[in-house]
Amino acid sequence: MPRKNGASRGGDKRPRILEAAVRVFAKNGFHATRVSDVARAAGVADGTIYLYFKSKDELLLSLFEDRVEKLLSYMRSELPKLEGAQTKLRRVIEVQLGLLEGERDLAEVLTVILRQSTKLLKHYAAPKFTAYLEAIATVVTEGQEAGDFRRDVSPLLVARATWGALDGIAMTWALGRAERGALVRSAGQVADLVLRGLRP
Amino acid sequence: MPRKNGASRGGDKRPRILEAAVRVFAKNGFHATRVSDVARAAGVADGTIYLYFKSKDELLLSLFEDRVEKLLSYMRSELPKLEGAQTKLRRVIEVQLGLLEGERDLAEVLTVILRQSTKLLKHYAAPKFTAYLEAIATVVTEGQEAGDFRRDVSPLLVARATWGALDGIAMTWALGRAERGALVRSAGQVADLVLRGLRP
Amino acid sequence: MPRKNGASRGGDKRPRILEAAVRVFAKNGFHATRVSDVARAAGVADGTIYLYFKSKDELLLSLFEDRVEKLLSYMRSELPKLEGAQTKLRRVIEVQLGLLEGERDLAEVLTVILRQSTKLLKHYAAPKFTAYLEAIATVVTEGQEAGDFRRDVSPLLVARATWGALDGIAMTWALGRAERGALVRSAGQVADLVLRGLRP
Amino acid sequence: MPRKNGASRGGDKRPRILEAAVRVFAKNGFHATRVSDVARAAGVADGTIYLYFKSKDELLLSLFEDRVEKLLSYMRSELPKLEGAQTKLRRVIEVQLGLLEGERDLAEVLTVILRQSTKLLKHYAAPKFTAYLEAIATVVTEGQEAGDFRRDVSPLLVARATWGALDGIAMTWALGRAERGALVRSAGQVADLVLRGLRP
DNA sequence: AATGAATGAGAGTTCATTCAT
DNA sequence: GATGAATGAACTCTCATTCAT
Repeated sequence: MPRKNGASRGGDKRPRILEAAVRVFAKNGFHATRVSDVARAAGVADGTIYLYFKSKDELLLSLFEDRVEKLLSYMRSELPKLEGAQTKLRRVIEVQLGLLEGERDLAEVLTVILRQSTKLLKHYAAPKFTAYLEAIATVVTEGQEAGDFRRDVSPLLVARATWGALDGIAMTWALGRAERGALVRSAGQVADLVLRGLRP
Repeated sequence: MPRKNGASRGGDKRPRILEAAVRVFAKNGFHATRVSDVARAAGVADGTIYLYFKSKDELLLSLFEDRVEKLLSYMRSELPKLEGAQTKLRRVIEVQLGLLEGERDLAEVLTVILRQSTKLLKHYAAPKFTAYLEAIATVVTEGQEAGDFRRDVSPLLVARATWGALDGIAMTWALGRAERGALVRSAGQVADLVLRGLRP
Repeated sequence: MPRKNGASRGGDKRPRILEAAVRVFAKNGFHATRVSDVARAAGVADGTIYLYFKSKDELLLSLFEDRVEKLLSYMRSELPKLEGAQTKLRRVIEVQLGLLEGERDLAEVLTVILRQSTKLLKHYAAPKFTAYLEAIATVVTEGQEAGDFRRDVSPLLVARATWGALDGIAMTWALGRAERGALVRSAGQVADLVLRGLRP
Repeated sequence: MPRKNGASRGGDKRPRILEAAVRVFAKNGFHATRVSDVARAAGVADGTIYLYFKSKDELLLSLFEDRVEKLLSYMRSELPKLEGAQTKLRRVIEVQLGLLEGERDLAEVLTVILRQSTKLLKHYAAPKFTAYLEAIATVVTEGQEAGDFRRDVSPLLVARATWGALDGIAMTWALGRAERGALVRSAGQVADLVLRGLRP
């Protein structure tokens, strides 16, 4: 007998739920989204969500952690292969924006929706976020020591400002027209601004 | 019959409610805050809130509009008096961060809490926010036309990145230690970075 | 303007909820009764229940505590005025069954429904119940010391057996026909049996 | 393929499920126990429970019926062999308490847990329970006719009181320290009390 | 104007039961 | 027979809002 929902098959339920969650969270926001909305969008029963995620909060957290983990692992494995702080910082900017290119919903979830759960933001997201900022700050410090960057700015402040700039760009892109390719084109300009700003 | 709360007097209820709202929204987030929490913090009855604000959403919106209005009016009245795009942009940065200095709770409300009401963010805040970005972009365009800034960057992108950087700094400050004076000190460094980045 | 529900008036809500709870708990059992059933029976909104009781469990607990408190306070204040252990024990039996006479629903709640919340039974009811058993045992001990009762039985065992007999009679009465006056008539016979059983 | 659970073998699943059910019902109560808890305790899959029992309710009912059936069949086959109503009644008391001696969990299930399912108690357990009461009442009637017992008490009331006394003793034993041998020792004292109480 | 008791719609989560394997 | 992933109905409790006083 065929299943009611033709799309249903083997063990693909977890990713399907995550993809559905990105869509509906972006559309309605976190609090306005009911678990049953996610379930319907994913083509599973309400209870099935709870076989894969402990709570609605954890569902949102998973979305965030997946991506930041991806960014962090890239920075850990690929960045060291590059030569020069300038090249590295430029690549960080390209990667952060490139990750969201074509994924407007995800961009909205990460820039806006994530902040809708205070508890989540303060207690769970903070550590990963701090790690990311410190990774950027380390690149800045490297550049300062190599004489590539000015030394009269705090590396951590540069990291916070840079992340903020990228986040702001992604947010306005996601909430606005979200033109295809715009994010990647922006990356080049932002990198220019930041690297010039850091020029000794 | 005497009032229970001695602090209560004449028509000071509206500002008292707003101040209380900033405090409790910053502490607990928008959704985790009950209207009765705000009422208790303000020393008024639940129903009194509704004599001054149509809904909980409008209460948050009022907080936001008050401040952005202040920023915008400053930019409209004071900025034209200054000479040169560089001076103007530096002042914008100082004012945006200076407004939050010493008001950690307000900073948190504007950078984090405001995004917790999707409806508010999308329908009400967006226009005011766009006006603010455009005011910054106008300064950038001025500078480009005067030959003070490079011309190969989009003024609106610069505005988005600058606002994002300031927002990111304010947010990490508010969620972190929020050291006294740190925000104002940051303003100088950020202005340096941005102005150098824009140097032709 | 008249209220929707004519029965609604001043501050009579708490007792009305309690009375409704006895009725519906007795009819359907504790777990099969929804809070909204109690609310409808009491003529109040669901939320109103929670203005007077912390939870559904506490509602049941209140029912129990009210009555046991009544029994215990009777035993503390009235029993000492009586002469002789036999008179006292007979009175205890009459009071316990008399309390339920004409209150079939309450009898069912106390003998059956109360045991449906394990947590309640083990954590809250147990201390009060123990106090009650000990009050009975004390009367037995008195009788033994005065030579009115045999000394070769444990007073606590007598208390447990006596309480069990009364509880069993109340339960079968409540679950059965619950004839009017039957409970009070039974009291005399049970008292005879117990007092004869204790005769030296 | 080898089974995960080494204990699993031939067709022993039904008794294993019943034993597990007694344990977990006694520990957590009927409603707080999930079918999956029983399954895990029994070392079988959730679905397996349903191969042997129609529902969770039936599982509890089976526990009860097994034991009462045992009592009833004893009374039908063994009691007639004894001489005299006094001997018979004493034996009934010894058997009812003896059945539970060393089985604290079972005692708790029969005295407390069984009453947690109203439907079960009222619709299914009642007939068997009535049969048991009547069996006791019959012994009392016999004794009255033989002149061994007083005639001025209702046999059914005596049955209800006796059963209640035994149930109360078992319950307080199960919920309390449940000392080894205490139940059997109590049986003698209760029998003494009851038989003296019935003395003409 | 101010109060705060009352409302009741609404949502996250649990868990008995099923059935394809 | 045995499994356990999947289901989805059901229920407690919360809280923004109202309105009689």
